[in-house]
Amino acid sequence: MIRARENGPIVERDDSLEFEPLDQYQQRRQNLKDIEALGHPAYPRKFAWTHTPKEILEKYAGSTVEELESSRVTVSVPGRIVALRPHGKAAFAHIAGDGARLQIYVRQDIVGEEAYKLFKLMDLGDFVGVTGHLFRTKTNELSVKVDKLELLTKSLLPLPEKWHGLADVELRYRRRYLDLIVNEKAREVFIRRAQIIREIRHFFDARNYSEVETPMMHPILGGATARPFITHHNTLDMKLYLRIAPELYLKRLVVGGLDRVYEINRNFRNEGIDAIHLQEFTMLEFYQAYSDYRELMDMTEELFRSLAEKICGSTKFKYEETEIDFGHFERLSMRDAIVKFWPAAARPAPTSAELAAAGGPLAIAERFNVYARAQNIDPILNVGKLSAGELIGELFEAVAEPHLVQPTFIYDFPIEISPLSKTRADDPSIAERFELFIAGMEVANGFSELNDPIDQENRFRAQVEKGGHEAPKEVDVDYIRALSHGLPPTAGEGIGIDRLVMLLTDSHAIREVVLFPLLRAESGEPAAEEIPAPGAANKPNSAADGAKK
RNA sequence: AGGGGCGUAGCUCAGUGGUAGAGCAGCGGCCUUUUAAGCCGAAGGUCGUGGGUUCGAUCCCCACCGCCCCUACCA
Repeated sequence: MIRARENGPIVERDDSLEFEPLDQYQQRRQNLKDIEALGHPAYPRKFAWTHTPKEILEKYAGSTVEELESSRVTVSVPGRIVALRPHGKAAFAHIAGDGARLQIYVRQDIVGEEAYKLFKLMDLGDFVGVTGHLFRTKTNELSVKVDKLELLTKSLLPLPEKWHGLADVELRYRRRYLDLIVNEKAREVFIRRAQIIREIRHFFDARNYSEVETPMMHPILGGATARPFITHHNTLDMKLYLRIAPELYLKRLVVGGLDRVYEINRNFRNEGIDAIHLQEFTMLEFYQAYSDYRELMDMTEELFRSLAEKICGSTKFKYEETEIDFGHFERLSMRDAIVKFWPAAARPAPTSAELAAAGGPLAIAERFNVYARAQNIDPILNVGKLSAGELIGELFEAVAEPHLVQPTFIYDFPIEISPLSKTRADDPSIAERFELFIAGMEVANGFSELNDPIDQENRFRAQVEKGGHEAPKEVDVDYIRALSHGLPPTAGEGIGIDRLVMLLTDSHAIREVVLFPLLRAESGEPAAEEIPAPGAANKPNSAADGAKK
């Protein structure tokens, strides 16, 4: 590639990309040329800085006008120009860096005519490095009086409108980089997301867990019920599934003697997309030998409480106008939850004993459906075809789940909907499993792992026989083999990181906490397979996105 | 997938069956303590795309594309 810029004029190519707004893009290209003509590189290599804007604002927040005058503080600070208020031969600007905005004051009589000429060729969005001393303006704003100023990177495209910012949701996701520059809230969400994941790692590392990475492309589907993405490996000529869960691999590791493992990584499910579902999502899964589901509930409570304290500064925080409190976690068995939240208008309310009795769940589901139809609520479909356990699951979702705003563990699930969990010693119809609900969302799912290989094989076979596009197509024989070698009593849990981040950042859509959520290709944008291979004469296609035709 | 909404200047938005408007950004001019700086001036548009109705469509109708919301499956 030709890199002639440093030694001479820009190499002009008539097929290079241009972007909307074209007039502003061309204007900035011209400014760039003029800057280079003045002898300033537009893309220099580094800048020796002493502070970030944020550091200055924090460190000198308390310094008074007099203090800054009597003992001069000289700083060199880099940042992106995000506001510009020129006044002829002087100008105020704000530069952004490290999440803060610092005002700078540039005067021709201080920086000199030459530098001021350069400054006037700078545009909103350019990166600059300034050296000067701190002072306070008439309005007492801590600012840098610039002695020296250099361009650190020329920006060829303008920033979004300064007052409204970037409000279009689609554009915010497609051009997340602009969203991050302009919208404080977006930046904060992702900084917090990083903190949350860091704290989770600390939490588990401190408990002697090992972080592991297991395959994301699986030859056999397993570990959850969900429709997969399917792909193909050319060299091995092999059908592969993007993983829907890491579970079966992680438990193999416990068989292998890694008694405490966790993995934070993506799962992929080829299903619906809405405010709390995406085709790829980040899951924390962890497994602990010689433990059971009750211990995990305690541990989850501890984890969530410490996260809220560290991230939000308190166990209480606001989510969608309600205060969520991680100081207390309710625990209800699934049957008790149905009893507790049974709608008053659907009397008589069932009892726990009735739910446990033969034929009970069916009778109760039918009672619910009478009520639901009268109230014009969605009834439970196909009640006749569902097992008692499935009916209990359906009843729970219909009756109780929407009410679970404060953190609530629902435990003791029907065995039929928990194919990987151990049953209770005193009741083989119930699995030692729980889910944690907060703000109506399921955020965690844990259980005492089924480690009886014969039982597990039977349950796998039953699933395969039952069929359906979400059911596994074949028994994972190697997993049964691993269990046959012996999985110690183990408890395992998955926590949806995206949803947890939603809660702790008061974000009401999962896409708000994912950096580049998938959107449909813009019309006119080349589909993936149409993009020419590198090396081919590849004048880039007319990216619809505003690029020149 | 079904129902509803939206799509107008680079951005945020008005608007009308008779060929289009504001603020901000950009351009030219004035301006050395401003902070949505100010003042003056000029420019900027295939009104999402394609059909149809009409003398005439950005507006009415149909289809398509994209985004958002709700409902159904899923964590």
